[in-house]
Amino acid sequence: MSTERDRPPDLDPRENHLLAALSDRELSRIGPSLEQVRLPRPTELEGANEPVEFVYFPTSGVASIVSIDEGGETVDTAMIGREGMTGLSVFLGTGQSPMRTIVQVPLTGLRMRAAVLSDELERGGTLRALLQRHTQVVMVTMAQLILCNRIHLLDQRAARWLLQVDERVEEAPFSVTQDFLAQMIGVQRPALSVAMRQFKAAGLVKYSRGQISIADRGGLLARSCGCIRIIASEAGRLRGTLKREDTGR
Amino acid sequence: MSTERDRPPDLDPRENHLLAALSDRELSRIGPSLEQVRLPRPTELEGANEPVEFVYFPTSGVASIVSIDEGGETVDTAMIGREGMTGLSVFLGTGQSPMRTIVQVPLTGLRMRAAVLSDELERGGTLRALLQRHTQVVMVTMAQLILCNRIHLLDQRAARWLLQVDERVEEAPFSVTQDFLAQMIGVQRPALSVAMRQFKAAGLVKYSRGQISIADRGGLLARSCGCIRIIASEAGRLRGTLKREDTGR
DNA sequence: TGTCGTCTGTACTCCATCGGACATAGTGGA
DNA sequence: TCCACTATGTCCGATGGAGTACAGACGACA
Repeated sequence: MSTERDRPPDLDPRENHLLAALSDRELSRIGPSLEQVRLPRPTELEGANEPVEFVYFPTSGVASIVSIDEGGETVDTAMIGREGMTGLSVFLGTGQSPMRTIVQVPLTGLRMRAAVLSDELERGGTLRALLQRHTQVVMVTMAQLILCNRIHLLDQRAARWLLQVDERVEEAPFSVTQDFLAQMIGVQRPALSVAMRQFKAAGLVKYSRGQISIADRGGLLARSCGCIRIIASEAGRLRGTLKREDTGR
Repeated sequence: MSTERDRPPDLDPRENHLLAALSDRELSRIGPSLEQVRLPRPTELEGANEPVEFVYFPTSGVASIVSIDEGGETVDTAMIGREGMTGLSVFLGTGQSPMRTIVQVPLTGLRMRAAVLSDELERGGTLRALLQRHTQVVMVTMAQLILCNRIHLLDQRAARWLLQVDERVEEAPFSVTQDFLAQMIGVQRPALSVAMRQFKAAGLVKYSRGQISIADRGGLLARSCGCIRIIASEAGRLRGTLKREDTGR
């Protein structure tokens, strides 16, 4: 909700991968429209069926697109970190969606008014191509999660989630409670607690009262489902196509 | 795989909602590139990690985007019917994805070479805006399915699936076996068989050996989860924005 | 330093679904 | 007309996870 301004605003826009892929000219054009933010969990970035006011380019931390039930149940559908941008509905021209977007792991980054993004897209620069590919990554992530939520076990999904967050945060212990995590992956907290205790006992993670850090990525990968590899490989492929096709334009 | 040409090609392109929303000029421009097809289940329209050759505009029947496990398990992630188009990765500029797209319910419609679509999109007509909105509908569908697969019960999901197919087929009994349906919604066939028998006993559906017809939409809706309403409402909203914003251009 | 609130561990019952096996019934072809 | 094949019905033990309840433990704050 509130933008904390305690610390000096000193974020490098290029820590966000989308902004980093822009040309100097494009970045300096939109630069003045970018505002630095530092947001705690669980700040709401977009409400369900409400017009998107700002799009966010994270530099560290995780935002998360959340589906909502008629009964009010929520499940995490996609993570957005420094590789991407929140507010895809703005890019898709509709400006809102029935999902919420919230801060899942305390987030730093830059934000921009939705209208400014729309204007920039009208110019048809690199950003459109970047966001097209980002849209595909998000879609692939979602598609894989549909399968994952249906047939993979709780501990596999938990391991995957931890790894995916770890890729997107700057420093070691990141801030998430088990209670919140359980909601995100759509399980009961006690069930998740058991899995986390096992991870801890196996030396894969360390945590205490909402501060988690990964101790053994390889070990977690072994316990995780293959979805993480499928998603990572697609993201990698699309990074490749961007370099080849768009840098030269 | 094979395009059946037994029956005379007499499909009206405007039975597909995307093509119907094009201006006469646009439609007549791409008309010559459209080829009529009639495909049985389970024809593969796109392979995983293979370049998309054709995009399909269904007029009746259902194509389905399917996620695949490292273990080869598959789960249905989104339906594409006469409201949409297969091959969104072409629209997103990447031309392939790690998902498969297959015919789920025997399909009639029109297809077009991926390259032709790309060219048409370069012209920047109505089609781009249409596909942007269609992309959002697919994303919302996927996001909702992530939640649905996680927390809704088998019979609710089965009811939802039947209703969503029914919206997309031309005539009453459509062709799907329980075995195939079970794979699509990611459950064991025996479990699905029980649910189907209950639906049949309650007079909600009729079926025999792969031929299913809905007898009582209201009854099925009552047994279905709310996801179907959330998705339909978003699709309806986006149809609305299209009329307002784009017809006048 | 004590207290309260939040976060985590644990135990237990119940249920949906899994995963496999087998029986039955339509259907098309020989 | 019969056979073979595919689609559907049914059963059953095993199990992951839902739900719920309660206890312990760490930190922040007074």
